[in-house]
Amino acid sequence: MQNQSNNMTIDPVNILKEHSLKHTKQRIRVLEEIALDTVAISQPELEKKLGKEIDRVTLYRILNIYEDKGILHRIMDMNGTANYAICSSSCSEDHHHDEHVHFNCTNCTKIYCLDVVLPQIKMPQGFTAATMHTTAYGICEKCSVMVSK
Amino acid sequence: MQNQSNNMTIDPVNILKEHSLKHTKQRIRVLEEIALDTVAISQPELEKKLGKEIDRVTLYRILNIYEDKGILHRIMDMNGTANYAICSSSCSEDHHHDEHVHFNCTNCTKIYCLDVVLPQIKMPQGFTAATMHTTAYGICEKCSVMVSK
DNA sequence: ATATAAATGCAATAGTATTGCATTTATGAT
DNA sequence: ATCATAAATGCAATACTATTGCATTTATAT
Ligand SMILES: [Mn+2]
Ligand SMILES: [Mn+2]
Ligand SMILES: [Zn+2]
Ligand SMILES: [Zn+2]
Repeated sequence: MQNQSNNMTIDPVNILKEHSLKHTKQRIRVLEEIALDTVAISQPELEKKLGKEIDRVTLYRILNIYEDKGILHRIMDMNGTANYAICSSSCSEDHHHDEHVHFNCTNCTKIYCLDVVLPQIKMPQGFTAATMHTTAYGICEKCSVMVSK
Repeated sequence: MQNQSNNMTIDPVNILKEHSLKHTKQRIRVLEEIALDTVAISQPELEKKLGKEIDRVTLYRILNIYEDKGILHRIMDMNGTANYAICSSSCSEDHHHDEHVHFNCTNCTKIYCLDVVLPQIKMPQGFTAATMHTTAYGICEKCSVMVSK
């Protein structure tokens, strides 16, 4: 198991407390939903699942505040849609530390957070990189099994 | 000069011929505009510059066909908006070969194509990567000069 | 229990991108 | 040079993603 496993001990209420956020049922539901799967989930998917319980705008606001606070990190896919995954515990309001590689399956479109850190890359003279984002595109574990059948 | 320099010998009509595309004034204008600068240009910027001469929809269609044909490559920025740059000469309809690193300035938002190739990264068991996209975020050459003044 | 600030829901609006169809244009054949 | 044809364009409509303003509801501290 090389890709990041889901944190089974995720406790939405506690996360909200730690970041001094009011714990509303909407905020708790979003965290519950995202914690369900090990792969990142897109805003459209979240809206499909939660749209009956939570207003679109509220969902956007919750996702934004979770990103700001370092609770979730956002991964853009090839189509420019936002995907979200739980941050590593070291992320804070000031700075994210999610410098792992992502894998975007071109078959099922799922985005995996891999336990692979990016090697240091030397920037040209004058360019100062603060963060790097790397996404690999290809066929994921599950899809390659399906194809081979 | 570490970042990729603009190809001064760019000839829109010839590029269209090479890809057996009809050479319309709209298609030529798009190539001319993108060839003007060494940094990638976003769809909104292109629309601002060409919106009077070219219909929005036509612009989208031209950008899509240029990407399909391997004439341009598309780089998504943090906000999910498309940016375009001329492809290396080895790109074709079947496959892009633009595996260089991009630099997205968080100050001026410009996206640079760097002459930096991505080191090979080992994927976890079961995951097969066909392509990799890497973007560094930070302060670019020009902006760091400005800040230091 | 109550006051207060914050979060939510709803309507409106903005930004990005695609589809359908009538009209125009580029290109090859005559 | 003219014409026929398929392709490209422009325009209207539509879809999808995201944000803003404001009235109402809710969480939390007192
Ligand atoms: Mn991740
Ligand atoms: Mn590039
Ligand atoms: Zn897959
Ligand atoms: Zn800059």
